[in-house]
Amino acid sequence: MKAEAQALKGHLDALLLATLEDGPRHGYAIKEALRDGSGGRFDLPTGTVYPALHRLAAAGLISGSWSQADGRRRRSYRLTPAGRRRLAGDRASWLEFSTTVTALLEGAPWPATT
Amino acid sequence: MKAEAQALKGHLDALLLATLEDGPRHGYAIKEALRDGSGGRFDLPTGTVYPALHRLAAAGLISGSWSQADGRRRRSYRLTPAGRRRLAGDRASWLEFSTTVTALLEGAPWPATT
DNA sequence: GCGCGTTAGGTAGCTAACCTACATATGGTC
DNA sequence: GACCATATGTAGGTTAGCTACCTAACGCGC
Repeated sequence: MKAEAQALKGHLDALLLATLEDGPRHGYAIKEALRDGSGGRFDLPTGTVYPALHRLAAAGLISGSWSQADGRRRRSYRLTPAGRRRLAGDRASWLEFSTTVTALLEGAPWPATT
Repeated sequence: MKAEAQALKGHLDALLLATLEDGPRHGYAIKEALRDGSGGRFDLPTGTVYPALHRLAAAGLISGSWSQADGRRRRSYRLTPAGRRRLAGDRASWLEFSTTVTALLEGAPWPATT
C-alpha cells in the first residue's frame, strides 16, 4: 500500500466543491483542475472522482446536466446553494482541523509525561 | 453521521507518535494528551485509540511494556527508532498535504472554466 | 455496603470512503 | 491500424476509524 494513498479521506468533498466555485465544470475537467492546481499531488483515479461526484449530486450539493462537445458527451456540474453553504462550512472546518493538527505535530506543548 | 467524524483518517498515526516524542506514555494518557492538546477537538473513543496503538506496535513503530500503578495495570509505549523516523516523515507529509489543500481551498487560482 | 464516576485496557462488527482494475466510446495522430 | 488523450462509468476490495459493548480497580458520597 502506498504511504499516503488515502490522506484525502474526508477532505475530498471540499476540494471537489471548490473546483466548481468559479463556474460549472465536467468531471474530467474537475479531475484535471485538482491535478494541475495541486502541482500533480492530487492526481486522482477516475474511480475516486466520479463516484464522489455522484455522491455529492445525490446529496444535493451539486447538480449535473449532460451536454455535448466535439461529439463527446459531458456531464457538467454546478454548485447548488446548499453546495455553496457546505463549501463555506468545509473551509472553516478544514482551517480549524489543520491548524489543530499542525499545532499538535509542531509546537506540541504536551502535558508532562508522568 | 457526524460531519467531520473521520477527518482524522490517515493522520491519526502521526498524532499518536507525536505524543510519545517527549517520553513514554500509556494508552489512556495518550488519549488524554490528544484531547487536552487539541482543546477538546480530538476526544477519541477508546475503540479508536487502542486498536491504533496495537497497529503501531505491530508495525514496530512503538514498543509497549506492562507496568503497575495503584493496582492498575498500564501498558507504556515508547517510540522505536523506526517510529521516530516515521514521525519525521509524517510531519513532512502533513506539511505538504495541508499547505496544498489550504492553497486549493483558499487562493484557488483554478484554470479557467472553459 | 453500595452506587457511581474516573482511570485503565480491551474487542467485535459496522460503515464510509477511497482505490484498483476494468469497461465503454470518440477524436486525433502516427 | 495502433495508440493516446478525452470522457464517463462500475464492481469489488481494503482500511481505518467509530459504535457499542465488556472487565476491573480505585476513590468518594451516602
